Amino acid sequence: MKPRRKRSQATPGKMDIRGVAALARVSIATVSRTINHVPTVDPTLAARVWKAVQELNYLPNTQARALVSGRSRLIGLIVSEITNPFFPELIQEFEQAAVARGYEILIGSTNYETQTMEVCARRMLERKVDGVAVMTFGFEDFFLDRFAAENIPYVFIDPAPSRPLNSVLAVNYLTGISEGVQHLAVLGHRNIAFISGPLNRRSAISRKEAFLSCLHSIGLKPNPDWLIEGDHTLDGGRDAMQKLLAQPNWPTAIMCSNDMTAIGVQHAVFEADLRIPDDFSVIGFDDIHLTEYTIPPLTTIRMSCRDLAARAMENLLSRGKTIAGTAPSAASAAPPPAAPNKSTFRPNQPSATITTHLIVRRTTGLPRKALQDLRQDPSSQTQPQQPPRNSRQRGSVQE
Amino acid sequence: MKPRRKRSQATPGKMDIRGVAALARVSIATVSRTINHVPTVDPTLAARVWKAVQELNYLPNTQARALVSGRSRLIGLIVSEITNPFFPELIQEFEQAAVARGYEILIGSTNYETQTMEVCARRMLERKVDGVAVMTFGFEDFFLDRFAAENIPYVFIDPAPSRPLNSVLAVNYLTGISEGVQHLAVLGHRNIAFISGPLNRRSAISRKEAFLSCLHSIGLKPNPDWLIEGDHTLDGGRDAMQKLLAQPNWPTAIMCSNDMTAIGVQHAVFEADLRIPDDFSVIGFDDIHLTEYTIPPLTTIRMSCRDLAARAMENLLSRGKTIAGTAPSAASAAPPPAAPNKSTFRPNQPSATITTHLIVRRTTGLPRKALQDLRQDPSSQTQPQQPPRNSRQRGSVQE
DNA sequence: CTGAAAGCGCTAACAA
DNA sequence: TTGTTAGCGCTTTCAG
Repeated sequence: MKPRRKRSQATPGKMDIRGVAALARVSIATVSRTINHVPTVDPTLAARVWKAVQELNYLPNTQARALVSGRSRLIGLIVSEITNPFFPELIQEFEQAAVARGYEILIGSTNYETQTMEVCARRMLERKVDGVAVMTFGFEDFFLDRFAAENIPYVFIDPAPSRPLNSVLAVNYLTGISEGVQHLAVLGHRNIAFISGPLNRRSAISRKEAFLSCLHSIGLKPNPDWLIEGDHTLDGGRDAMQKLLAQPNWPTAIMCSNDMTAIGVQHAVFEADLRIPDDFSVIGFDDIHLTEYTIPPLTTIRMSCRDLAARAMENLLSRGKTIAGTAPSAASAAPPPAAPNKSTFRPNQPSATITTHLIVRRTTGLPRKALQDLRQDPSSQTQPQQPPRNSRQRGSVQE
Repeated sequence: MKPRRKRSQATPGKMDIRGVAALARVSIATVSRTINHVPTVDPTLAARVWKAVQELNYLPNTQARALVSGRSRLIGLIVSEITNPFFPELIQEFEQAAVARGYEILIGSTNYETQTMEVCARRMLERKVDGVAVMTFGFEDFFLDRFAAENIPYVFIDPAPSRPLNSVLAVNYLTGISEGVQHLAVLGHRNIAFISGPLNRRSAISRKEAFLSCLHSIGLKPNPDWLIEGDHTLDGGRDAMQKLLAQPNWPTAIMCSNDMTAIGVQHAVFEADLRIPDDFSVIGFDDIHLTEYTIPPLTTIRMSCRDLAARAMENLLSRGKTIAGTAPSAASAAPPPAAPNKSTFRPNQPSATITTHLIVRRTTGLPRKALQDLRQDPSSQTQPQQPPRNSRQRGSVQE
């Protein structure tokens, strides 16, 4: 039976390890060792190999490597909605961290749909990712189990770990939210609403609970009518605010479960011809870059996505098959670029905690009533225009 | 020499094609044919195979498939800055299109740096992507050539094709920009500024040139001081507007090379205590979702990223090795899910043209001067409040 | 229509 | 230290 094709027919443009070996007059094993930075290679031979690599413009075939080594050098990254600017910022960090270590990231968006989650999980499994970072809430435990079953390390965000500790990225919502609530309280707000994320899953509730507990701790009790469920989107924020505006009693401040919601709120307030922060103070969550640019710039709670990404990658890689495998630095065809950067992270890191902090910008201020009081108390003098409520004339109406 | 490990040691949880074959009492070849939907498989055997697949929860190993077939089912997607919301919207479309056809996408952001472009190109090459969509301007021709050399289909955006036609996605900027300029002209604007993208590369100039040519065609000549170079970011837009504001003469309208720039402009105007559209009309470009939510909502030029993504994928896949390869639908372990969806796109599609259109929202209006004229001409009657200019009282100044 | 077997390009035992 | 060689899991001839 004749072989399908003679091995390594010197096909131009499709250089493989054999071609390099031939040109360098060494065995393919030596080539492999060289490009993998195995230290026991004779420098003379190594030099010849690198020369051949450059000359032939050789790039190792990742598929083959993955097949034999069992490690794909692919990290899965599951987010809820890539369209929410928080995630691109996160993805950017992931990309950098991954590429720096010779990995690629595989992105999957769940769009909050169980069906899509399943597809994402399957994709990750099929591509044999070396680890998965689940950066969204409400990812069904069931799918997490599948990763566990395949022995794929995963990390996910959870305020109340129900899982192996080393796979949890704990986010300390409380700090930031409590700073936010106190900030509002100090300004004089007593009527604070909260627009949550999608509440259909267990963990999406945590920011809301953090809010409730902060409220309680400063002696305020929540008005159930002011606890609105949003969905972390612009539209959701706008709709939620419209619901609030439709009620007979209005809060004076609104905390939002994320920045997109807050931007939606700003829009709704603008459409209603009301003003921020005069009529309502609003606070977001995430501190996406855009918040510096909203009108007015949004007061929000910062959660460092750089930290999040770094911690997640660190955690994943430190638990991977790396220990038994090759050096973390890929061959890539970069000659001897300083020493391979191994072991820069700790062995079996437990859960990391990401903290959150309030960033005050310009959507928070004194509540209207306080402003009026300020004006009325000092002894009731004539109030020239009694302006505040609804009195503002907009320049030119353009509809 | 003893083999490293007996083949298929019935390792639980790590099911391979052999396991399926054993359970189904057929050869691995039959399993392969079945899951690849080769039509000549005996239905009885096929049924047994699918049953085994389900029972074992078998997922074909993508790496192995890729290695032997030479096709990775990976599509590269190169963008400039994932942090610009236009791209996530684009990526979302790509992800859907890719996954639907059994592909994954590999994302690379160049951040406009040549160095990073090189890394991106290398990553794509190493992972042996089946095609690359270059959705950013200024990607060096040099790297494009490498793809060509490796016989990897690529598409990129270019208004003036300097490359094989079938790899160009032509975007018709002129339509949208001309609609924008005319819209402004009709409103009475004669002094129109343009904030471009980064001009350091050939093709980034095209939107600007489109603008210039539109200006010319309605008999206006550009003021060089009002042609500012931005960089397609929020910060860049703000800075550019500040430069404009520092000049002795102000334009009455500003067109921006993308939406982020326009949002930066809105911010700068806000900071300067001026108003849009009263003091300046502004028009963006891209029509990202966010533009509906800016304050006020941004008039912009829509370029359908859904179209862009669809066209790019279509183009890439139709040119790929698919023709000689297997059916486009992956095995994935989906039994007989209706007929495999083959040949839904045309064979060797030439360049596609994406059109652009003006979306009028609320950042464009009459220029100040026109407003004043309106008021003064009709016969100078008492003007009760002379409201427009700066007259609007802002609720409370919050600095 | 089915099964046996030859590799895809590479890594990792093992032998030398 | 270096070379030889056996597969990684799969697709695809080719012979039955």
